[in-house]
Amino acid sequence: MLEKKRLFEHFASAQGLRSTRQRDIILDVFLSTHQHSSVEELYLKIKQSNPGIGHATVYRTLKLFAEAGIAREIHLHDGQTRYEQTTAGEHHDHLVCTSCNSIVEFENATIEKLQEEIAARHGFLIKNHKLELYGLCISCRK
Amino acid sequence: MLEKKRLFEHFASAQGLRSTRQRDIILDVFLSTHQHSSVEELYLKIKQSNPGIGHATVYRTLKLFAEAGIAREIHLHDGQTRYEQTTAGEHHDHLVCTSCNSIVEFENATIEKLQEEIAARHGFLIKNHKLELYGLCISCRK
DNA sequence: CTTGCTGCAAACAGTTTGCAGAACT
DNA sequence: AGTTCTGCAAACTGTTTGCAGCAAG
Repeated sequence: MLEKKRLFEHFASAQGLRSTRQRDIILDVFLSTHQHSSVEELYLKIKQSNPGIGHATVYRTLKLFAEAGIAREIHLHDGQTRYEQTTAGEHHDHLVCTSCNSIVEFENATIEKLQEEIAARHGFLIKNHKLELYGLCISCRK
Repeated sequence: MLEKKRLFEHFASAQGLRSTRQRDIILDVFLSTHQHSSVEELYLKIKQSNPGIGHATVYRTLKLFAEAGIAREIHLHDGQTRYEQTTAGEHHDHLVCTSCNSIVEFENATIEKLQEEIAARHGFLIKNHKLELYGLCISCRK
C-alpha cells in the first residue's frame, strides 16, 4: 500500500510528472477501494472528498497508474473498464457471477503452465492473458 | 454450414420471426466469412451485395444469430464486438497477436477440467468462459 | 514565469432505439 | 390486413480530446 505510493512517486518523478492534489486523492481512493472498481465507481467515491473533479481527470490518472505499474485494467463483458491493484507481479483470474456481479479471484499455476505450452507450440510469445469464468456464484445458485 | 441454416430456420419459425432478404444475406455472409469478424467487417461485406443495408439491421440480426445458437459474441480488448460461428458446442480459446491482430484458436481439455475444479472449489457454476492469451505471434516476434 | 494539469464541454466510437414506411405471411 | 422488419437518424454509453485557466516547480 505504502509501497505502491512510493512506486508511483518514483514513476512520476522519473517521467517529470507533477504531484497534484487530485492525483493524491485518486491514488488514496484507488488504494483503499475494494478490487475491480469501475471507473465510474471510483469517480463517485473520489467526488465525495473532491466535488469539483472531472471524469477526464479520473480516466487520465487511472491510465497513469496503469503505466506506473500499480494498477491493471480489466475488461469484463459489461463494457466498462475496471481497475484493480497489481499484486506483486503475478496473474490471477476471475470467477464472475452473472447474476450478482460478484467477482472472486483465483490463481492456478497449472493453467499458467499449460498456457505457456500452448503458446510455445504456436511460436507465440505471451505478454498477457485473460481468463474469466462466467456463471453463478454459490449464493445465486440457490 | 447447411445445418446452421436449418438451425436458424428452426429457431426463427419457433419464435415467429419472418424470413427476409436481409437476414438471408447476412446469414450467408456470416457463414462464409472467416472467424472472428467484427460487426463492421461483416457490415461492409454485406453492403457489397446489399448496398442499402443499415448498421442497425446487421447488429440486430447478429444478435438473433447468437440467440439462435449459431453465433457467439466475442469481446477482445479493442472495444469491438466480434462474432464467430459456434462449432458444435465446445469452447475454444484464443491467441491474440497484439501487433498484427491475428487470432489463432486452440482448445485444451486439461485447462477446461482445471477450470471446473476451481469453480467447484468455490461452489461456482460455470456457464461460460473466456481465455485469451495476448502477445506476439510467430511472425511478429521476428 | 513556464509548463504541465485540471475541468469543462465537445468530440468520438460502438451500439441501441424510435419511428415511419416497406415487406412478409 | 395485420404485424414484423428495415433504414434512417437521433440517442446513448463509455471514453478521449481541445482548450482556457489554474497551479506546481
